[in-house]
Amino acid sequence: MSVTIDDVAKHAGVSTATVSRYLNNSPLIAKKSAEKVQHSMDVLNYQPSFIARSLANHNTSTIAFIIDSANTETYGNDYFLRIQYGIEAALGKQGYYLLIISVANNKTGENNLKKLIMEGRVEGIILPMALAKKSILSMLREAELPFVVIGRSDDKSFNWIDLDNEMGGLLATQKLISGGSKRIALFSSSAEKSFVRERLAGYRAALGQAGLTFDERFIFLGCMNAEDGEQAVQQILAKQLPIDGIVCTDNTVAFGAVRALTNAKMAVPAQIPVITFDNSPVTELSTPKLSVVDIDVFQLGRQAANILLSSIEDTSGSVQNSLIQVTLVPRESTR
Amino acid sequence: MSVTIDDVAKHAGVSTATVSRYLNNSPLIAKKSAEKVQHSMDVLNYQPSFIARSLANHNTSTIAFIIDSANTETYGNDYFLRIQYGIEAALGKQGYYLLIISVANNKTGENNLKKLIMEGRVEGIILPMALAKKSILSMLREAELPFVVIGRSDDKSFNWIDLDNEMGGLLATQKLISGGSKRIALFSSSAEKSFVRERLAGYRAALGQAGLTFDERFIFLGCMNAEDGEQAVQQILAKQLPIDGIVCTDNTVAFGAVRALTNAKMAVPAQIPVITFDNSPVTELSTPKLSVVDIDVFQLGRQAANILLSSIEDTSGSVQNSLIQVTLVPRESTR
DNA sequence: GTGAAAGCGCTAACAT
DNA sequence: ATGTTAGCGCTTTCAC
Repeated sequence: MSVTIDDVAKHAGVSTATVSRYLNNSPLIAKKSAEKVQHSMDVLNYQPSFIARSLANHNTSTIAFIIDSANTETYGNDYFLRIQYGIEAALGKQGYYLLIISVANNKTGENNLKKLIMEGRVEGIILPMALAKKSILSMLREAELPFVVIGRSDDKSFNWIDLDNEMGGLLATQKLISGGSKRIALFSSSAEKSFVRERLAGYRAALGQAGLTFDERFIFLGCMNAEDGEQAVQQILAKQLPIDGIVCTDNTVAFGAVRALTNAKMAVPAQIPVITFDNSPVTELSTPKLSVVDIDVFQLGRQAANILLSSIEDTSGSVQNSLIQVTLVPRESTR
Repeated sequence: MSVTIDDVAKHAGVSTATVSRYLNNSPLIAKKSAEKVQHSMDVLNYQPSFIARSLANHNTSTIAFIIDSANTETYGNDYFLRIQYGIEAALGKQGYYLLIISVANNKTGENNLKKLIMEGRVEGIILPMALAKKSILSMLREAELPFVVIGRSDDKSFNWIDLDNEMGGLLATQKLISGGSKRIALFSSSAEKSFVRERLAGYRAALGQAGLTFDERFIFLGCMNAEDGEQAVQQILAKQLPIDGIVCTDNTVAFGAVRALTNAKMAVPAQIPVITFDNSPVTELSTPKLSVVDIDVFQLGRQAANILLSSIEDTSGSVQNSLIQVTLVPRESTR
């Protein structure tokens, strides 16, 4: 097949042990030998077998990022990719490899995951909260495989990390309040999604802090796209709700809302400021350009990887839970 | 450490060979033994070590997808993710794993790639054309590692696959021509990008087929975003170029163009139809909604993986080059 | 500082 | 049909 450590040893006139020592930067090796080995490696174009190394070492330098194949659309495609890039960036620096697996959130998927966990081919796992069920968690613990979950949880017994969505809701709402808004609507998708509930919680907190009362009628759920945003605005107009500001949790929804407001001759932001989440290209296409709470998903991935790596190194079993900061990016749709 | 094949063999009262045979679905094994082994595996919660298996087997069931870390933004983030999902979908079905590596397009990156190629941890590689340099290709050949390149090339000596961008340019332009357009502008980004050149070639071909003459003045390069699209329209108006149709190669550029036309009281599509590429959410946000040539990037990844898998199985060394079909999605911005 | 040899967990002749 | 045993390519004691 290909050139092995034996070939190198023979060529260099040393034993395989010496070659191995050189490979692993062992301090106790004569300069002469080191040079001979390096030379032979160059001549033979040798590269150690990753697999053989892993077997002898019990170390694969690989971690897996699990993707929920059903939920890839949850936040839009970009969300996962940006997480992944963040993970990759952090891993690459440390010489770790990234294995990607998309599993269905069902029995088959669980079996695939179980296999991965027990096969011993990865040193750690990053997985979405949707997949962090009891059965999976106990498997991971049994296998003593370090892991970090992407998503927020009340359970602080394992590593997790998430965007600070609640803070995001708070910042967005505060921005409108500080601009003078007092009756702020919220356009959002399903409350079944945890990030929606968290942003909603931040919204309520901001209202509370400002002494404003929460009004059920101002909450519009089920807004998934631009059309939904437009319709919500039309409902507001039809019912003559005295809205003077809108927080959206999705860019395209905000885009639709602004369009509908403009068509109805309601000036944005003069009469009704609008703010949304996630600094995507869409925000710049709207007229006026959308103010947003930016969420740093790349950083989310990067941090997740760093937490994982540190819990691979550090076997003390300490647990980390963290929330990635969000930042306000004011543009033209707010005052 | 964890439970091994020996433990299972002992528990079941058979030899490791028998367990191994059971694991590999060998036909020559007694039902009784099979049952005993399965039972012991269940009791002990055994899962074969992937690494040990790979070493004995010379097979890792893993392929790598290389990402050009500099060029992740080339087509926007989505592009790579959708390719990746396509790859994943095809691999998962065949029980292959996906390793993701982003390498810089420089000496360091090349070394990382070399290491990956020679380490023997993957059975094949999918890489972007930008990384398919002579040095890399010869490494891959030397290592006898199957690979497929994403991108079009004149060199047909290796597997490659791409979107049929030329056909896309042709379809887009033909659509406008069939709607009556005769002086069609092209808004595009840099001609250094191969997909731009290909779409341009399709554009020219369509003009030629229709007996229309190519006019240098109608070509606007360097359009990267909505603002650029607007400016290109403004130039057209300022120079009073007799344009009666626009082909864009980017969604946001098209969005800007339509907006500028509308502001200038030029009706889209009545006076100037506009068509663009890639069926992204942005196309639905424009007023009127953008007609597009849809490019099936998921399919691109899927096919790339299938080609790779077949060339892993089939060692005859036959080479495949293919172009993924594009489809016209007419909406409101064309007649 | 270096080499011989056992071992990592599995597969695959070969023998029975 | 099943067991014995020699690898797969590397690391790591242990002895020199």
